[in-house]
Amino acid sequence: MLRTQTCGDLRKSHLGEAVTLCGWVDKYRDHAGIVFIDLRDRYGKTQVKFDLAENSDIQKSARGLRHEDVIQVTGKVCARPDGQANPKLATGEIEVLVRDMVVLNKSATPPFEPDGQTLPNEELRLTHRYLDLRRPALQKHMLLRHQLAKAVRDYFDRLDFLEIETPMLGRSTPEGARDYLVPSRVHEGAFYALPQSPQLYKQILMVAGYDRYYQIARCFRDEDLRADRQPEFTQIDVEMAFVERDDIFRIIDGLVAEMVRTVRNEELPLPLPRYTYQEVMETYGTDKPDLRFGLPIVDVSEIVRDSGFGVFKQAVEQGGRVRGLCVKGAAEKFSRRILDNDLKNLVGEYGAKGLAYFKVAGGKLESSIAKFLNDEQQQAVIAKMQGEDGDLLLYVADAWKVSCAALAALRNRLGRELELYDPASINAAWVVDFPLLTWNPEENRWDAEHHPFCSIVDEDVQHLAGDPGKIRAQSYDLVCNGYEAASGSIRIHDSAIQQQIFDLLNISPETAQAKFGFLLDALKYGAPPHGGIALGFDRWVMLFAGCDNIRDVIAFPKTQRAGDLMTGAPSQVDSRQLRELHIKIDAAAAQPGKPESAETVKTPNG
RNA sequence: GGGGCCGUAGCUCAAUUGGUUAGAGUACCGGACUGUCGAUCCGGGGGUUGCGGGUUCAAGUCCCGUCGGCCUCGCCA
Repeated sequence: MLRTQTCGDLRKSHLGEAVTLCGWVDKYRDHAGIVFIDLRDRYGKTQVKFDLAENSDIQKSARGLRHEDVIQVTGKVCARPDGQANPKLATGEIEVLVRDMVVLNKSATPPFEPDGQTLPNEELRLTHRYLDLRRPALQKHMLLRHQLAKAVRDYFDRLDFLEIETPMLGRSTPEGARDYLVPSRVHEGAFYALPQSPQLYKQILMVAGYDRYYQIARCFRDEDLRADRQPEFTQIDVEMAFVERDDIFRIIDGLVAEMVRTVRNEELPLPLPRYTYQEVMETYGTDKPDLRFGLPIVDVSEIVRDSGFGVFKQAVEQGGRVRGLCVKGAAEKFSRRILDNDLKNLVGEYGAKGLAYFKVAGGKLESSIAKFLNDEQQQAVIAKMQGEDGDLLLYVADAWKVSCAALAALRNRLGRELELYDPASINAAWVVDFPLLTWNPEENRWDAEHHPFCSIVDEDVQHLAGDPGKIRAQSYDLVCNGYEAASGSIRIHDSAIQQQIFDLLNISPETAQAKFGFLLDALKYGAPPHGGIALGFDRWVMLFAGCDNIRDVIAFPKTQRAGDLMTGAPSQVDSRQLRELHIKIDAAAAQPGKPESAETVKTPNG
């Protein structure tokens, strides 16, 4: 070892010991006769001192040290003089008086300093990710990620789950997300697909008798990115045989509690609450509500349908709804400009044609449109909204789906802006009874809401023939702080029922056989009832880290255009490689200017 | 595919109505200094204002295009 301790280890108890430390030069303070270096590694920082009186040669060379140089120092642990301790450092009571130093590696002037006061833009951070990852904040996230992964493995191990790896090179299946494809050299014109999830493999593992499976699995989806979505991401993938929905809930409740215990040292009250899809859509307008605060959506359609306000009236007449939020004590918190521009534009992004608002004052409604509601209607609205003087009432009058999306977005923004919750808190709950199918008007057919292997609620079998839209799926989401944090279902284990669902989805027996024949075959050979779930691991790390983008908890994330700014991936490849893969590039697509090799990436000092 | 924000020194930012030689802090280089810890003080170098067009007597500023980053709608079974 090149060191005896780390830069986070030394305390007063080490006084007088000879130690050797290695690390990066974090800060240097040169006083000519004495030089202080803050030496940093991932465990902490230690002040090391070069004194002219101690070793003049070393002291002189120490004056040449700069940010991010890597050095090894040997010396004695000394107490700092009275009043010179640094309470900001865990090692702040001591310093190391250096007798000997080796510059292990001189650093070029870094484009930014890992301990800088201001964070450079993300483009630069991603280009020099090795510097970004030296930042204590990101090191904390990587540690958190490791601790959570370990907690997950320990938990499942205790419960007799087996971690089983499934292939990365698989077969492309229809529906779902766009696949990342890998061309085959051996099979001309054929492609593997990287897994969107290990869904089919884990079901087959159930058939194979591995009744408790989990995997921390990498998944790939070639879809557009978001703050909480990366093209490659990590799922905690779980599947169990001989279980019902409640068994899954119990196991996953325990997992979430274990994670909270591990990283927060808190006991999460169990079981986690459960809400139906209908409930949360009515009350929060989304299937992934942020339950850290109230601010429920209230429907006043029946009250205002007969009012003199055309917008409300027509919305209801056309089969839509008039729904709104009662924002407590906020009557004076938003200027007319904010209401008529910012908030109206916000709901407009979700298709809402407008935003109506009232203030509650003197037990009545106040606003430019209050006159269209008579006294009785005003009282009914206030009562239904549970409004009081000083409250602000906001309404979207539109089709059901539009009012859901618009009010959900509005509710999230108000919750955040008005600080209606503790941003560090974790609030998880189950959402159950999703519809099995959604009608696809473009294709004129039913689409699976979850996936085509999802079983249905027993008593809804009656709707299979008549009213498929009413069928509830035995599927469930775990939502946390407004994110979809997990999603799963009880699967179909009967090939005949599976075929019925394929019929509904307009997947012919021939197509089904061609695409998922291996699964249908497997289901014929003694498939146990089974079900499972997958948790978005990156999102959970993000939630526990208290940050709002997934890139900050992934060591080497990709940009919104799915590029890696550090390596320059994706890149063009050698024509020989393409020939071997039997691939010809369309000349128009081969234009330069797309993501390129790392050589074109801007480097410091030219 | 659509909407929005952004791009000026290595970095973080400023630059009046379109107006003179594009500034500051920090980093970097040189010098001073034996108790600092965002060290301090003195001096210095550093600019294709992302890129390409256009308007104008004059463009960092206005217009068009393009590249890149972020947020978002669609998309993500």
